[in-house]
Amino acid sequence: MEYNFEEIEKKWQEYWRENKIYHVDIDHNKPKFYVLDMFPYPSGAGLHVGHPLGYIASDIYARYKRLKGFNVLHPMGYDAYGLPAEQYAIQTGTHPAVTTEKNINRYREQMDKIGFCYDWDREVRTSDPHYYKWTQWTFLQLFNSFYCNKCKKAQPISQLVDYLSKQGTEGLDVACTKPLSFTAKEWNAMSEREQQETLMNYRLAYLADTMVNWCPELGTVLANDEVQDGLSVRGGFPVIRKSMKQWLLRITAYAERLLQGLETLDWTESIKDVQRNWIGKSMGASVFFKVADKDIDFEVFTTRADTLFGVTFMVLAPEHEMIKELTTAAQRAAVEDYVTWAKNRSERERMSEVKKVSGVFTGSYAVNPFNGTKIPIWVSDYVLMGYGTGAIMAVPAHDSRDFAFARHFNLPIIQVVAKPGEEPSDPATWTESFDAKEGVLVNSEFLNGLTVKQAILHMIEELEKLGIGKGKTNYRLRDAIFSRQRYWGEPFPIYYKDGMPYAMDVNKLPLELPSIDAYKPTETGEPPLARAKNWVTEEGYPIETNTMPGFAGSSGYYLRYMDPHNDNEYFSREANNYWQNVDLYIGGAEHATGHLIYSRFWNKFLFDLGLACKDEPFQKMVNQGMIQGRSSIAYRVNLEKICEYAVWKRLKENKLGLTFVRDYKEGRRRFDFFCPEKGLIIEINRMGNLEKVAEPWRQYADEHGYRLLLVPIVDIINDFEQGTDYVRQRMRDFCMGKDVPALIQGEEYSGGPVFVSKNLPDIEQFSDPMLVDINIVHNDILDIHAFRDWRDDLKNARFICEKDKDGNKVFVCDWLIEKMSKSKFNVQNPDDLVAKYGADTLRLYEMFLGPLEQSKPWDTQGIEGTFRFLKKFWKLYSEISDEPATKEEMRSLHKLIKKEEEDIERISFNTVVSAFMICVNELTDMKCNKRAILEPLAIMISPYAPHIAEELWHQMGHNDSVVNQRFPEFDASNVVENTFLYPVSFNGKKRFDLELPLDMKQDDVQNAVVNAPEAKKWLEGVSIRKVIFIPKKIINIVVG
RNA sequence: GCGGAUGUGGCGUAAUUGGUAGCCGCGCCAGACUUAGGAUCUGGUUCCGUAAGGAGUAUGGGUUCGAGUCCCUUCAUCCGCACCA
Repeated sequence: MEYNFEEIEKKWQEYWRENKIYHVDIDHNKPKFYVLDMFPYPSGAGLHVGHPLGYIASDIYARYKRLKGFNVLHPMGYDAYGLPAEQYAIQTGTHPAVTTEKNINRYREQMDKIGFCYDWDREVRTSDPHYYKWTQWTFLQLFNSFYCNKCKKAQPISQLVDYLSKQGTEGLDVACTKPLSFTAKEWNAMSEREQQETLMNYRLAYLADTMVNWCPELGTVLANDEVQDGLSVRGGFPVIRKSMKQWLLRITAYAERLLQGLETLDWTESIKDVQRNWIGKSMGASVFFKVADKDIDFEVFTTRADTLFGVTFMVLAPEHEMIKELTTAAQRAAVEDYVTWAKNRSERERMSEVKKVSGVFTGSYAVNPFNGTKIPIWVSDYVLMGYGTGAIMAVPAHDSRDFAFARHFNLPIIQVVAKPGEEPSDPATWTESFDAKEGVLVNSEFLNGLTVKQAILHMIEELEKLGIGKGKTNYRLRDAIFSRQRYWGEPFPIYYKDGMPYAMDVNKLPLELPSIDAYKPTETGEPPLARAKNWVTEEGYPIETNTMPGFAGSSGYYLRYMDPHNDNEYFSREANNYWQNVDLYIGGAEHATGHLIYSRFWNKFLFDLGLACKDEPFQKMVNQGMIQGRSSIAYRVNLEKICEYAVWKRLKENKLGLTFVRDYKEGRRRFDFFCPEKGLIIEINRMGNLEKVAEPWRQYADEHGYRLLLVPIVDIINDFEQGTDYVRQRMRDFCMGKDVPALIQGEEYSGGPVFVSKNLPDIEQFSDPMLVDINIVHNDILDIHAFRDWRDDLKNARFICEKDKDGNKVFVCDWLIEKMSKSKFNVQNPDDLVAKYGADTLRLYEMFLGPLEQSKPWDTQGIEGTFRFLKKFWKLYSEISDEPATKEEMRSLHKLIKKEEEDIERISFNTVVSAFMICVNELTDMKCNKRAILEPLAIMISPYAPHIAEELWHQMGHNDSVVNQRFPEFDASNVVENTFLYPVSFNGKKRFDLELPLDMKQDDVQNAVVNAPEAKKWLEGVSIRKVIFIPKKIINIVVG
């Protein structure tokens, strides 16, 4: 019987669906295992072969764990809110829900064909009111919470209100936007509005004026991770900085926990590093400097308190609020000019001009608290308002940016750290700063002689003693902007009373997204929701018109999967206690600073509320690599270039007995080819052009006594294609002085574009690469007919072919590894491959390609190999025998059991596929058809190729699903051997193999080796110095 | 600039703790069967050499009986971050 994958796959996909084979429920008799794929956004383009890579890996893992006796939660759903559907809505008026639904159906169809074991009963969509009810609910909890730094967790805001009314801010240690100070009396005297405003300083979801990334083209603000190089990640539109009232999440309150939590996670170091970097913890000191002759001071943050004696100037960010106060009358105009200029620069300009030094002196001086030195205070945009205090103490000797600034404005430089064991030198001679993290302090009074580390600690002590500074930790992480001026997102359950936001009642949730007439901002620039009719509460208060960002819905989705249909709570305690958190999370590394940080934050908050039982959502994570495309390239001939080149090749080799010069210039004229000796001009061009110039050129030639030959490119091309010699003959005659007409009128070249095969010599000189659809290229050979049909302009394409080994004319394409994308015509669609080879082949091949985490190109040919393997595998099962298996057969099987177990556990799927191939090759060679081998083998391959496994399982007489079987037990006794084929090396170089019993003693081994006939040659004339014998590994004889 | 990762045949890769470098597959070569092959099967395939043999895991060095693997150097490619004080 043939391996009919089409029929088999359809049959079993239906069987699994009808029998709900992949449905899971809480089962306290089994250990749980939670395998999750990163939430996909269903884009209109559908899946290409890169997308299912991670899904196949997680599917294999889930199926394997199930065979191992785990109760496996393996759900899938959709991150259904997103910009593309909304952009499309703006352009076409189609409701984004319609577009999204369509895309989801397409995704689902594609996924179903691959045979995943998702429990689709648990599907969630972020745009479903039953789902976003809980997104809104969580937002309200955030709104009604603050973060207590002492107990290191979120607490209800009512607790804070209580505290403030009793003690004011006295002794308060909570996360806030800026430290406030008031008494209980003052608090109690505040109006409700004032109190609400004050609470915004503490809420975990709060409304504030902030500098945001405003994207005018998209009409919305973007989060930091949605902006790259000053452009929006989606769409690539310019982004500017703008101050707006926005909702924010106080993720910074969790900075330390987000950082510490990384230590407990089984993630790659590189992702952890990206997150550490993003959180950007730095420990240093805040120091207050007095301003000379004024009764004010200002605060700087530094990680290098030890270098305080090396401070020669101060720098404030252009946005710093004390600039006005500090600017002297004489400097006012200059400072104002500079600040205006700096503020108006776009993010992009700033980023591209990082190296340019600019700044202005305020006219004021700070005072060094230890030696009274007056230090000039400058303003420069190399200091950022958003980090630390927006002011720095500059130590040019030991900071490269300060150094550049000091050199540019001729400010003094004082060395305060010397390299260990070296004397200080004159900084005037330096070409760069010495950014010393290690060294010994000099020129620093009481710090002299201390190491950098000691000096930092000592200085902080001194600062604290004087009450002008203290040790401080700073984070780079910013609060997450949570408002989007968009339609397609979760509405905020917030209404406004007296312009102050209030939380809606929880039992009003979900607050459903209203329908509107158009999806763009209003004429007055308000968000699209402002178009909604009656967008007010029952009491008539206006409802918030912003919507939530993409990461709102995707931050807690893994929890909802545990109990997806619960309308009374986010998820039940029972479900959460059973499923806990994700054991294996598979997805791309590109979410490192977005989703993966937001959802950790979201989870920690829910943990604080007592909802989530685990502090971290994703225990182990694997980031799959990208599948790159392999683009095909046809070289398109530049007609004039190639014809000139072809002629030049003949001329320069002097084959016509004359010396020609290429591109010869005479006065204002330029000849393609010129022979000064005989005054011959050869010009090559299109017929039309030649006709135009023929007359004046003829005159010119006559005047100078030259002879002229005008060669139309059409003639040369005809020679190429038809293998004729017309042009060559004409040139020869011309050179030999025969009477050749300068121009023979003829047809203009009217053929289509000309392409030239890859391996023809020198094609880089006269052709330009053009990307070709990979579907019309097989094994780098272009299908010429399909190519001509591909596009209208190629209908008349001509080809200069090369010959293959059999002498057939073929057109060979070049190739290039790059991103898989529609525009590069290199997209492999999984549907096509499933149709051609079946899902099992696709699954195996995607895994076989290489390590999951590595990026690798998609080789369109390679899939044949796994297809052949499955056919070979299928053949093993043609007649099943109940005879007992032989020792060799058992060995082969158990080798595979061990390999598969070990390799799946370490996420090495490619090597397992390879092990399957080895085993099947061995069994085929042994002509094995034993049930005792083939039954366990079918179970073992089922995670990888579930359809063929299920079919063969049933063919062997079973009525239950292969999915519900147990993975075979490895029995080491099947693989023990009593002899070993030792590689015998002399001086570390392997010379021959020798089979020896495993229990042989070293002396006997040595004897056996020395007496082996092959050894003789290597022992002649030398003596044995040493024998290295490692049982079951190697024998190495050291001779000399 | 800082941080991370990766460099092995024509290509994707393998070599779990230092122990036979190149498993498995693609491609290629030869053969078989075929009216035919982008079908199937068999054999071969790191490079140089007829062979014996030699060289060989980006580069140069080191440790070791033995290094793709450990240490140092340099180079290349990719990714992330970037006036972060």
